[in-house]
Amino acid sequence: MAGVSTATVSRALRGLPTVSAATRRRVLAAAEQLQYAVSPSASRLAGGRTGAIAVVVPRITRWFFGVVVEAVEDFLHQCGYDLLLHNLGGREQNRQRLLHPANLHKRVDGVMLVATPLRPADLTALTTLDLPGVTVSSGTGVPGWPCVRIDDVAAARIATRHLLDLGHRRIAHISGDPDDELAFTAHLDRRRGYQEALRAAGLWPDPTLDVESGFDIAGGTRATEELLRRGDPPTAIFAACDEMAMGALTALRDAGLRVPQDVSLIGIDDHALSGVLGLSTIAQPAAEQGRLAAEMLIDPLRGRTRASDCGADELPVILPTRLVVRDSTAPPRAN
Amino acid sequence: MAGVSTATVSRALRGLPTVSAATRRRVLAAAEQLQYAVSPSASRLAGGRTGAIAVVVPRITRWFFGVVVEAVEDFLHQCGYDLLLHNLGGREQNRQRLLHPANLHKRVDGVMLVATPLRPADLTALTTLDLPGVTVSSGTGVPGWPCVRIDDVAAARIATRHLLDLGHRRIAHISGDPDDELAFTAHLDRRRGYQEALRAAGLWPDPTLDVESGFDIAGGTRATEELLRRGDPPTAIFAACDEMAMGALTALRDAGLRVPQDVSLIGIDDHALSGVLGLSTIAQPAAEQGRLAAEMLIDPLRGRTRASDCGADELPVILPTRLVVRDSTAPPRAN
DNA sequence: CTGAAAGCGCTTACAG
DNA sequence: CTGAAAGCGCTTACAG
Repeated sequence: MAGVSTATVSRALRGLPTVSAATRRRVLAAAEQLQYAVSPSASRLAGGRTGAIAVVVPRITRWFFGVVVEAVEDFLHQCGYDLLLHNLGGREQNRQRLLHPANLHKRVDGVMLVATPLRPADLTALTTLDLPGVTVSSGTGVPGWPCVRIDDVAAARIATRHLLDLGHRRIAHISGDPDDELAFTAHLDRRRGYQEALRAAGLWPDPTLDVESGFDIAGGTRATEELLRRGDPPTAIFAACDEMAMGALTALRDAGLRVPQDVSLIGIDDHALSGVLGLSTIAQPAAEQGRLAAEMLIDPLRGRTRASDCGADELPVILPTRLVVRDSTAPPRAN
Repeated sequence: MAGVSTATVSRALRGLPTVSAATRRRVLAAAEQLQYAVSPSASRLAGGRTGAIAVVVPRITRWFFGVVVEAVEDFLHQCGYDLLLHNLGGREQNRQRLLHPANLHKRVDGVMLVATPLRPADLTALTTLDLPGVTVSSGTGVPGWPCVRIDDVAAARIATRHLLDLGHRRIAHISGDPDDELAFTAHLDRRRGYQEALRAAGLWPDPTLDVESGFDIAGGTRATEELLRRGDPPTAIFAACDEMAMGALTALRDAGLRVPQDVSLIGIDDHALSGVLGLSTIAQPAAEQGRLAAEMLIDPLRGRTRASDCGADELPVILPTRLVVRDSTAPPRAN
């Protein structure tokens, strides 16, 4: 030791204000010299906080989730929190395991659920756990948890409207996420926006132009192949996300259809590669959603009252999207 | 309680063999009924193991690292380990913080370093920490840690050879990673392979055809723009990774050059979107590298002796790569 | 501003 | 196969 009790060492190392400057200096010096590092398990046990946050994503390899996690990781580590990553990987079993109270209880100080579908049973489990949390891009909110997201219905409406404005009338939609056995809300909302835009233009959504598949590249390819198999191809396709649009690109090329001359194509995201591919899209701020959600989760934990605590803030925070027109959308060919 | 001591509960819950079946049944039933979950901090403190692994990647948003992390996460959770994610994000400061003994000591049972550059000082720090670890895709190994990787020199040689075989002679190379202030070995090895292939064909590597930039999409664009600015464009480009190749695609298109008619292009990775883009590449098994590394890290922790412990296994495990020819490479135009 | 004491909730030898 | 006891290494009221 450097002449003080362990209690004082503990206080000095954590920077509590109730330590004299001289003492703190001595403690820090001794710690430095002894290469002393506190045992996280011990301080967690004694202190009651774990200093860790669980972050749950469907698939870390998809653009949106990678960007969200990157932003969250950065903020969390800046605040001194560890990030426990959970990748659902499309397995219902993983979701179960993770959401089981034993895996969250006393293990983390908070939870971030990104686009994670929740059943009523999961909701009550989470609620009785009484753990702080936040959801991102999630339809079913958790009572008492803030939520950050975009307006998926509006984004889809704008994408579809863009195609309508160009003069398209036969507009297909590809979407769906069999990765989740449960309803994944983003794609349901996006379909709704698509249908609303069509109806607003006096069109009737045609079920044969609406194909479900995986919410990723391969899914986009499969959905588009199915679409083309149905005959009488659409003049435009609205894909529920950019990765599906990219998959569509392959299928269209293989079918000998050119984009945008034969078929226009638009997605949602503004994926890092959408520019390279010249893909028109609705850009959504992924990093900002992650960062903001992390902040809303952490701030209260650090004792900072968020303004929202003063009132009812069951309202989700909606971040803006933006139409980005590139080379994949054009007026339909005059027949 | 269900009639037994806490010691027995502990043993029953962990499935130790020294508990009678009847007792175990009673304990499990009681735990179930009480919604009892052990406190991880307490068992860590008492037991000395944390049940967590730190995984360090340069950028989770890049294809390779996302796929590696996904595979690692899956394996780790199957083994009951938590995964603490560290994303360096190109900040030297993050590397420092993470590698500081205090942030690893007693916090995790093991470390996986993916493509993380290490200075001599870092090496000694890690060695004195005496923590089990494994490196993936890393040039500078850590003494005593296994390493999983591909042969970057060979991969680059094969890519370059493919271009040479097609008849190209003016073959450029784009590479580099300013994200890392330290030498990031993969790109150095890949340059070496490129140069070796040229020399083996009797060609002299031309420095004006070798441009460094970021190891990502934007870097590929910048490097290619710089290349074209130098005049007398090459007939082929070997990009150090697919993401750089994708960036190159944009620059070439903007310059009015067609791929492969005017310029052939090949990368390394077999990125999820390389197929969509018709990009020729050298495929590397990313998930397998992650999974295998996780296994090599975890198996000894669970008391399983790996065969390699019996001998000196300072040799890295090299996984195979494979040339994938798509539409971005073709013979040069006859002038 | 600092110290003594209790306690966080487990696991681990040690007996039996 | 099971229990009593000690201890893991901190933090937290409680005094002073």
